Amino acid sequence: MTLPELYDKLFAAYGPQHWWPARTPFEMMVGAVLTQNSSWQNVEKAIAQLGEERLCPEYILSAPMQELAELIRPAGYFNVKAGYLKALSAWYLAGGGEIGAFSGLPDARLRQELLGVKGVGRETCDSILLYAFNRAVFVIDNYTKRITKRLGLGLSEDYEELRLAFEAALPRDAALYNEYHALLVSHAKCYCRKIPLCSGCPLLPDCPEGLGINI
DNA sequence: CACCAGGAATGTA
DNA sequence: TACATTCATGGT
Repeated sequence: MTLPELYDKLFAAYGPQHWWPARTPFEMMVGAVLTQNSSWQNVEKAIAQLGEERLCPEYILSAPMQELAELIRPAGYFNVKAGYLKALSAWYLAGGGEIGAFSGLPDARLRQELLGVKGVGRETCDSILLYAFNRAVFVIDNYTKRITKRLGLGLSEDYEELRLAFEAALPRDAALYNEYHALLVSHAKCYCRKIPLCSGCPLLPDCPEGLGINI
C-alpha cells in the first residue's frame, strides 16, 4: 500500500477531521505545547482555565510563573510547560506577534527558529508550522511511526527520514498534510490496543478491510 | 493497582 | 548517536 492509498482509506473511513481544534493560531501553538505527552482532554481543561483573555503572548510573558503554572495545571508537567509557554511567547512577540509577520521567512528558516525555542521539539515544531502557519510540513508522531511500521511499508522510523518520505510521496499541500496527520491520530485513537483489529472501536464499528492496524 | 496520553530537555556512555 | 531519567495530571 502506498501513502496516497493509505490516505484515501483513512479519509473514506473517518472523513474530514477539521484540525487543529483552536480558535486562533496562537491558541494552536499553546495547545501544541500543552499536549506534549498529555491527553487532549486535559489540555482542553487547561485552555479553558487560561480563558480567552489570557490566551495571548502578552499575558503569558507578564504572568508570574506560579500563576501561569496553576492555570495550566490540568495539562500536566505544568511547571515545565509554563516555562515553555513563556519561551514560545517571547519568540512570537519578537517576531511580530502575528502569523503574517513571519510570511517572509522560508519554511526551513522558520523551522530552524522554532526548533531553537525552549520546549519546541521536532513534532511540536512541525505541528505549529502546519497548523498555525499553514506551511506544507508533514507532522510525524508516534502514531505515524507505529502505523506505518505495522503496515510494513518499509519506511524509515527515523523522524526526519519518515517526514521526508511522506512529503516526497504526496503533493506539497498543507491542507492535505493537515488532514492526513489528523486522520492518523483519529485511527490510532479508534484502535483498542488490547485486541488485534478495530472491532468495537468507538469511532468506527469495524475497521476497513486492509486497514486492520495493530498499533 | 498499572498504564498511557496528539514530547522535550538533560545527562550519560 | 543511542538510551535513560525527569516532568505530573486525569481517564481507563
